[in-house]
Amino acid sequence: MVRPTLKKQIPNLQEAIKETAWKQIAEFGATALSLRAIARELKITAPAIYNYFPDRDALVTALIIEAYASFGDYQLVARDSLPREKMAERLYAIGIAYRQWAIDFPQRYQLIFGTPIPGYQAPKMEVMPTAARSLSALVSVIDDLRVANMLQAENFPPVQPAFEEHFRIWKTYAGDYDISSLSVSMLVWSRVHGLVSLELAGNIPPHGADGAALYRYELNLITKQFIKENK
Amino acid sequence: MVRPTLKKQIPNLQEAIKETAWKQIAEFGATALSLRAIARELKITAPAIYNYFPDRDALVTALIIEAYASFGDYQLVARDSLPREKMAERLYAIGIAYRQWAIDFPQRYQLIFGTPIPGYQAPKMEVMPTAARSLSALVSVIDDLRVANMLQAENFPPVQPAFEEHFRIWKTYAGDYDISSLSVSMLVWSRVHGLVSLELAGNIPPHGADGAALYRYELNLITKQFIKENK
DNA sequence: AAAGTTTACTAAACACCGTATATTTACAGT
DNA sequence: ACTGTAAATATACGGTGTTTAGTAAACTTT
Repeated sequence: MVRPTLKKQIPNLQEAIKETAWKQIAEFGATALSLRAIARELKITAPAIYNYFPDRDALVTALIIEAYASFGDYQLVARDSLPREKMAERLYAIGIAYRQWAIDFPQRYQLIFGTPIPGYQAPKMEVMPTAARSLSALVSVIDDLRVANMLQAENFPPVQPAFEEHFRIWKTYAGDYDISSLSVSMLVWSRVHGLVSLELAGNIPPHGADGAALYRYELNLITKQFIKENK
Repeated sequence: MVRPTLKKQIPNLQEAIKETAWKQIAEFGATALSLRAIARELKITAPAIYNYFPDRDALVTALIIEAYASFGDYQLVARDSLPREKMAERLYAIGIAYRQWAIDFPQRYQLIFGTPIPGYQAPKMEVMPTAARSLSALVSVIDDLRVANMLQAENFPPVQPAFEEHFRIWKTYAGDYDISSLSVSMLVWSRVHGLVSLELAGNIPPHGADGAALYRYELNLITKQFIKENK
């Protein structure tokens, strides 16, 4: 058999490949991703995948983009579960959603922020739109705080001219907010990312607290540090 | 040729294997680590490595332990460059050293905190002593602050009973300090780790600031949040 | 000094991997 | 019916970690 008849072909094989990839990533981890294993499960040969993805890296990129989208959705849903004027509560809810997604899909979090695929380097320009959008919930709430004069953000280091172009593109997708909002978002992001990634790697429990409680504590510290009373 | 005469043998082949591994990690990245490549460079065959390491993972573990040791040393040197009573300055210096090591050896930082080796899972109990020691500089200074009644650490979540054993072992190597010192250290660690790992992954510049400046800003925020005046 | 044992390696093979090339066949358009 | 293209297979190449068997050098014991 060389080419199966249409009836025997898998409809939308491109999607099927991605789905199988996710299934295997969830089961065996992102490091075990293998085109041949995907092909085996779909009962096709490995080179057939090359009709849909030019190489393994292209498949990984597609997966990363999907993951970012789901990640961003989680946070947007959390944000929109509260009215716009409850900014501190929204920030907290986004933070909880951030960790929840990471815990629900640890392999996807690893895929995005770790380097589990040997030799893979994410093509920045391709991934950036969805990556930037995945932080848009956070940035939008921080900017609402700024507009309400409740954002504590003094003396932030300025943008480097060399990165202005990069920065401009990023704003296109994350939202065109004030620089101070973006800077604060960056720090808030780094804090939740730090705690979540240590927890996922198994580094939290030995040091004394359960992950969820310590995380909530950190969220409150973040709130205390970056939100001030409107006066 | 089957067994080379003593004169032709590489003296301390175990060390030579690790050195070659580091060289290749520095050059091609941790994901590209390959027993066969190491063997090629040393002009031996790949299975010969199995005389010194039971499998690839054992070699990786040995490398991780070496990396942790070097990482810890950097921070201890930074701490000890200042007198013990200058606690805030010591904390700042350790923070700078933390990032500096990561920037000097990005591949090693990835090796420790990322998951660059397919299928590799660090054996916690084996790695913990050196891993714990790599944070001992930080913990000791935080505890000095606590003793001086300058540590802001209210209402931290308690240790979970399930992890008390784990925790006890960890204390053996990181230092037997008060639980509040360890909790604060944990949070400080997660913050610097968050920022450093985002920067290494190339996620800082697009968002507006240069890494070093943003990092110093965050160190100051950490100081502000966890150090209070002795009164 | 001879004999036996252990050590440190090589050679060959296995089962994977991503990927390139050539080939075949099903289908669509003319 | 003929032709061209699309979608798959078959095959092959060079890479990986690892296992097994074999061998010679070096050491230990007698």
